[in-house]
Amino acid sequence: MRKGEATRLRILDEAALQAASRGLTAVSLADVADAVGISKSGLFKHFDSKEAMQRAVIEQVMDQFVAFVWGPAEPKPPGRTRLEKVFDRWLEWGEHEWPRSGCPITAFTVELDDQPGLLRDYLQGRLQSWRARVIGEFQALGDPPLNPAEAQAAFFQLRSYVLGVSEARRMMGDTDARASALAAFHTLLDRTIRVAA
Amino acid sequence: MRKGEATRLRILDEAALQAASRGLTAVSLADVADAVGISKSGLFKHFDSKEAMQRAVIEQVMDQFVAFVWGPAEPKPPGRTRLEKVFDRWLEWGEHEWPRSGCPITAFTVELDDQPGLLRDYLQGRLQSWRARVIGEFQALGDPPLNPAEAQAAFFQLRSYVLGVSEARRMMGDTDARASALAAFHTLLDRTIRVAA
DNA sequence: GCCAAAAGAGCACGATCGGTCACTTTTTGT
DNA sequence: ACAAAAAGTGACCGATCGTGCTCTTTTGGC
Repeated sequence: MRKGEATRLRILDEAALQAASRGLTAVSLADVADAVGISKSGLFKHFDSKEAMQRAVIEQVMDQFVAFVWGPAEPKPPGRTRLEKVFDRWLEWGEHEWPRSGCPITAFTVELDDQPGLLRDYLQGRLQSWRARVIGEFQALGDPPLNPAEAQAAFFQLRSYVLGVSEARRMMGDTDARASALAAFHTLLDRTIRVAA
Repeated sequence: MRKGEATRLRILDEAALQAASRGLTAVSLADVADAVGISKSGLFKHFDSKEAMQRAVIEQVMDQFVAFVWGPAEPKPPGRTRLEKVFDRWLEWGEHEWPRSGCPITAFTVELDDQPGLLRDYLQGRLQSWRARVIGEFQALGDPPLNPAEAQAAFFQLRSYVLGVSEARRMMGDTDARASALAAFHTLLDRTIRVAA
C-alpha cells in the first residue's frame, strides 16, 4: 500500500527523534501518534507492538547511519583516504544529523547493553557488522595488511574518539573536542601505517 | 536521626543500582521501595520528590566515583604514576563496581545531556570539576608543565578510551578492549612527555 | 464506479506512574 | 519513663501507560 508505507516512515522518523533524546523505552506511543497526526490506535496498524516499533526504529537508524557514513566513504580509495572520510562522516553524523539529541545509536547502546532481548540482539548484530567493515578497512591500511588484532585495536581508538567527542561537546562544553579527536586520529593513522611498514 | 540516615543510604544504593541499568527517569519509586523493604510513602519521608531522589543518587554516585578513583591515586607521586593509577581505577570502576549495568555516570550523561534542568546542571558541574582535576594532573606531567590546551587534549584521549572500553566490552564482546586501551594510553603518556620535554 | 482491503478513529480496559493525606509505630533526647 | 519527633503504613487520587475492540473512512485495483 502506498499511503501506509509513507505513514510508517513518518512514524519511524518521529519515533527515532524521540527515542534519541528520551530513550527507546521512554518513547510514548501517544506522543509519537500525536506528533505524526494520527490516533494511537492507528499506530497499531503499522506495528504489532511497541517493541516491534522500537526494532523498526533501530533498523531504520542503522540503515541511515551506514548510508550517511559509508556512502561518501566508499568512492574514496581504500585505506587511509577512505578511513579519514569514515571518521569525518561519523563525527558529522552525531554533530549535524542529530544536533539536539546526540547520536541515537550511542543512546541505544547505553540503554540496551544490559537489557537482554530482541532489541539488544538486533542492535548488537548491526553494530558488529559495521565494526567488521571498518576493521577490514584498517587491515587494508598496511602493506602487508594489518593482522586482525592490530586492526581491532585501531578500530577501538577510532570508535573511542567518536564517543569522546560526543561527550566532550554535549556535556563538558569542550569546543575543541573535534580538533583533539582529529589530531589523535591522524596520529593513529600515522603510527598504524608506520608499524605495518 | 540515626535510623533514617541508614534507610536513606539503602534507598540511594538501590536507586543507583536501578538507575544505572534502566536510567534515572525509568526508575520506579515502587520498585525501589519494595527492594529496600519499605512502603512507597515511606520513601517520601526521605525525599520530597522523585527528582530530589535522582539528584541525591547522582551526588552519591559521584562521591563514590571520586573516592574510588582518586583515593588510591592520590598517594602516588604526581604525574605519570598517578595518572596511570587514575586510568586503571577508572576502568576498574566500570568493570568491577558496576558489572551488570555498566558505569552509571556514563548512563546518566547520555540520558541527561539533552535534558535541561537541575539534574543535568548538577551532573555537569560535578563532571567538570573532576575533569579539571585530571587535566591539572596532566599539566604536571611535563617539565615545563603542559599548557591547558595540551592537557585538555590529553584528557580527551584518556576519557575516550574509558568510554571505548565500556562499549567494546559490554556491547561488542571485545575481550581485548582493556589491552587496547592500556596500549593507547601508554602511547599517549609517552608522546605527551616527549612533546613537553 | 464499484468493492475489497487497507488505514485510521474512538473508546475502554487493567496496570502502573508520582504524589498526598491521615494515621500508627518506632526511635530518640532528656 | 515519657513526650516529641521521626519513620513508616495503607488507602487513594488523577494521569498516563500499552493494547484490544468495534466501527468508519479512505485508498487502490479492476
